Amino acid sequence: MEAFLPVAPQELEAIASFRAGSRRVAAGATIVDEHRPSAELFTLYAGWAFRYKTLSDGRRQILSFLLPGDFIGLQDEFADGHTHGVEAASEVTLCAFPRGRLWELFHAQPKLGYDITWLAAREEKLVDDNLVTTGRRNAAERVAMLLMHLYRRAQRVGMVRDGWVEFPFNQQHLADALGLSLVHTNKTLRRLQSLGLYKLEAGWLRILEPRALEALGDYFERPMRPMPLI
Amino acid sequence: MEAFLPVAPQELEAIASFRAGSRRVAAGATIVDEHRPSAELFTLYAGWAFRYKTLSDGRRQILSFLLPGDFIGLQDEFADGHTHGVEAASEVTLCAFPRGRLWELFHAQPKLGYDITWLAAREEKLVDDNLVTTGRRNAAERVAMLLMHLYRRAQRVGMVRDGWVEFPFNQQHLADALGLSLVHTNKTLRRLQSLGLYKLEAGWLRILEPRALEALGDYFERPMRPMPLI
DNA sequence: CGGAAATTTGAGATCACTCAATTGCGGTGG
DNA sequence: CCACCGCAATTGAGTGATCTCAAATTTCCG
Repeated sequence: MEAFLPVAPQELEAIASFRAGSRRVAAGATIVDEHRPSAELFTLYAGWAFRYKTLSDGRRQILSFLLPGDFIGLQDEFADGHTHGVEAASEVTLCAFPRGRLWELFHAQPKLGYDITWLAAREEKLVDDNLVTTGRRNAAERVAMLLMHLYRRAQRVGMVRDGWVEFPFNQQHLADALGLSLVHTNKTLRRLQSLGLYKLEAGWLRILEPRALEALGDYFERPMRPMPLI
Repeated sequence: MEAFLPVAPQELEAIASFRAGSRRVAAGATIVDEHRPSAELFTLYAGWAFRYKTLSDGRRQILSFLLPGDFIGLQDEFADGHTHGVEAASEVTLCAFPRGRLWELFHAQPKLGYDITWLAAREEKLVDDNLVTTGRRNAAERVAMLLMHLYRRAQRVGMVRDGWVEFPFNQQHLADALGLSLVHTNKTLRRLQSLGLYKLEAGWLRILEPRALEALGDYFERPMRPMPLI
C-alpha cells in the first residue's frame, strides 16, 4: 500500500520478535482504560478506534481518531497513568507489544525508534488540528472539517470502496469530537446533508461535494508522506 | 534541578557535539515560521514561547505553551511543512540543532532518541489537555485551568520566585489559547480576579487560591516525572 | 507630553445549549 | 406476523453563554 513506507527485512524481523500477538476487539469495547495504564502497546491493523478523555462530571472529549497503521498507547509509556482512554468504534484488530520492551526496541533498532517518534509527531499534529477546530471553527465548519478529515484518512489506507467508507460513529461520537452538544451536532449535520454535501446511510459515508466541504472547513488536503509501519 | 533527569556524561557529549550553538530571541519574535519548515530544531533554555496555527481568515489558535526544557520543531521533521508557528512570548534563549542530523543522533545514541520520543509524547499530552479545555469547559473553567497549568509548569522549572512568575502574555494570547473572544476573556479574567483567586501585576502572576482554581477547572496536579534534558 | 496598544465596559445580536417531546428503526417475545 | 421495547435521530421552543461592535479608560513607550 502506497500510504506506508516499505519495511526492510531486518526491521520486519525485529518487529516480529517484539510483537506479542494479535487481538480482536468488538465494536464499542475499551482497548485502553482511561484510568489504568495498559501493559501493552498496540498497532491498529483494521477498523476504527478513538482516543478520549472524560472530566469528573462526565463531559467527554474525543481527542483523535485511530485508523489502521496508527500506534496506540505510546503516551502512557512516559506519563504517570491518567492519560486517555482508547475505544474501538468498529470491530478492530490489533497487534500487541509488551510495553516493557520498548526501550529494548529503541536500543536494538534505532530506525524503529525513529519511526515511532515519527508516528508520535504525526499524532500530535492530528490533535493540533482538532484543537484549532474546536477552538476557532463554528459548528458547520467543524462538521465539514471532521467529515473530510476522516474520509481522507480512510481513503489513504484503502478503506474507501466505490466512494463509500464504513462510518461506525453515532452523533454522540461526533459531538464529543467536535466540542458541540448532541442536539446542535444533529442540526448541523442535517443542514449539510440537506445541502447535498454528503450522504450517510446504514453506517456508510459518502462525500458528495468534497470541494464545498473543504472550503467550508478551511481545510485542504495536503500531500501526505508515507508513514512507517510498525 | 529536580524537574529533569540526570544526564550521563557520554550523552552530554553526544548532545554537545550535535548542537549548533545557542541563540537569543526577543519577545514577540518568530522562532519558527508557520509556513516554512525550519532548518533547525531547538531546545528552549530560558523564557516563554508558544506554538500556534492560523486559519486563512486570520483566526488564530495557540496550541501549547513552551517552557525551559521543551523541544521545538520536532513535528516538522516528519510533516510536509505547514505545521505550526512558534513565537517567543518573553525574551528567550534557545539551543539550536541542525535538523538534518536528527536521524544520526537516533542512530548514535538510541537513549537520546528515546528521550526525544518522551518529549514528543509529553507534548502531545499537553495538547490533549488543551483540547479537552476548549472542547468541554466553559469560560471560567478554561481560564482557571490555564492559569493553574502555566503556574504549575513554571513552578516546576524554577521560574517562580516568592510566589510570583513572569507572565508575558496579554489577553489576546489567553483568548487565542482558550478559544474565546478577547472581550469575553477579559470579562472572565476580571471576574476571577475580583474573586481574589489570582493577581496579575506588571507582567507577573501570583496564584492566591490554588485550590479554588483547581476545583473550578477540574484540574488537579499530578505527580510529574522528571523529564529528560536534551 | 503625546500616541499607540492593551484593557475595560456596555449593549445588543447570535450561536449553541438545555429541556422535552416525537419519530424512526431494529430486535424480541408472544 | 405483530405488538412492544429501547436506542438513536430528529424537531421545536426557550434560554443562556459567548460574540461582535463600539466606545471609554488605562498603561506603556518614546
